[in-house]
Amino acid sequence: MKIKNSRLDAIRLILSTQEVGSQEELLNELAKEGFKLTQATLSRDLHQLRVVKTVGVKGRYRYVLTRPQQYRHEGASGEMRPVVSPQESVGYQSIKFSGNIAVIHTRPSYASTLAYHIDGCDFPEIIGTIAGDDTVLLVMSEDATKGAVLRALRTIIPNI
Amino acid sequence: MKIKNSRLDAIRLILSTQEVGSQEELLNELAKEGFKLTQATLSRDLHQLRVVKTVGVKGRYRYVLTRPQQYRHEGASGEMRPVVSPQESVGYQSIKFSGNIAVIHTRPSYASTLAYHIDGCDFPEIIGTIAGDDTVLLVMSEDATKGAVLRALRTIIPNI
DNA sequence: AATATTATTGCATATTTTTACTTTTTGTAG
DNA sequence: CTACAAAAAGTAAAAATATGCAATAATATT
Repeated sequence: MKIKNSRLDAIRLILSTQEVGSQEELLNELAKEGFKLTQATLSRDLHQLRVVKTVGVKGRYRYVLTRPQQYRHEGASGEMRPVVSPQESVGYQSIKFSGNIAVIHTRPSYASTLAYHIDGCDFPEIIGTIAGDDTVLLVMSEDATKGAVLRALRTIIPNI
Repeated sequence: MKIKNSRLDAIRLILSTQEVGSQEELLNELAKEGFKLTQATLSRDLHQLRVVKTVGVKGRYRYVLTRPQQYRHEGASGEMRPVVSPQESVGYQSIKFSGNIAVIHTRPSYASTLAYHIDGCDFPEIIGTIAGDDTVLLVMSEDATKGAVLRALRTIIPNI
């Protein structure tokens, strides 16, 4: 959906530039940009974007983006691809799962950089990582599936 | 006051060990611990703790702690100071469990010190640790519970 | 192209969360 | 101990948010 995607972008933009305390408010901002939708749809959008309502500086509630949203662009064949610098993914070599643990092999010395990126994304599917020189040990959430973890990692390592 | 503080602690403990999707649910958990309060009060507690409602792994809503709050008290000049000495809190920031693994996040560079302390205690609930820069990966004994591990760790990290 | 499948949305409503107001509890100073 | 002030908690109602269902639009399949 073209409309939905640009609307999600608009939401990201608004939330990262101004303080929004309720969905109603956000709805108004979106209206100014020409987006016409109901609160119900907005609720679903926010759910999908994993936006959270926190407590701002003056004790006011505020909606904020959580994980760093990856900007994407349209690939040659029309599909959407993450925009990731090659440096970030070159190190990756393989991933294997066992129970709630995944082991990622990288090129020598790339492990800690990769782990750093993974940690930074705060994926709910991943509770933490430890890096050696060419190995990242990754602990999955109890209820996460391999698929979910792979999907999360794909935002960092497109060709995983 | 006394009651409120221990209740806030209980909330922190519950939220860091189990998935809670609504205030109603959390209220039940608190009741199990002997805390009797209304949902309105809980809403205020959560606001004060800056707890946020996010979207968990399976798309379900979930309440989570944001930044682990530092315990503070009023200093001589009226400003607020952390109560625990850096040594005591050893950079601790958060702990998460998955299966027989716990992942402890610390401030940068604190992980190995913390792991060293944990290892030194020879807790029967913990068979070993590995530390990165800001992450300690902890392997639990087969028969240890999350609660038992937390209780053990509390001797090192009072405000865990 | 026609049909089946899936995704998106609005509407209405249920659920959840916040808040204004009041009462109770707690701490403090006389 | 009593009175006062401040903090905490309950009550009830408002506000905000989530969701089941049905309609519609987009996408895929034959």
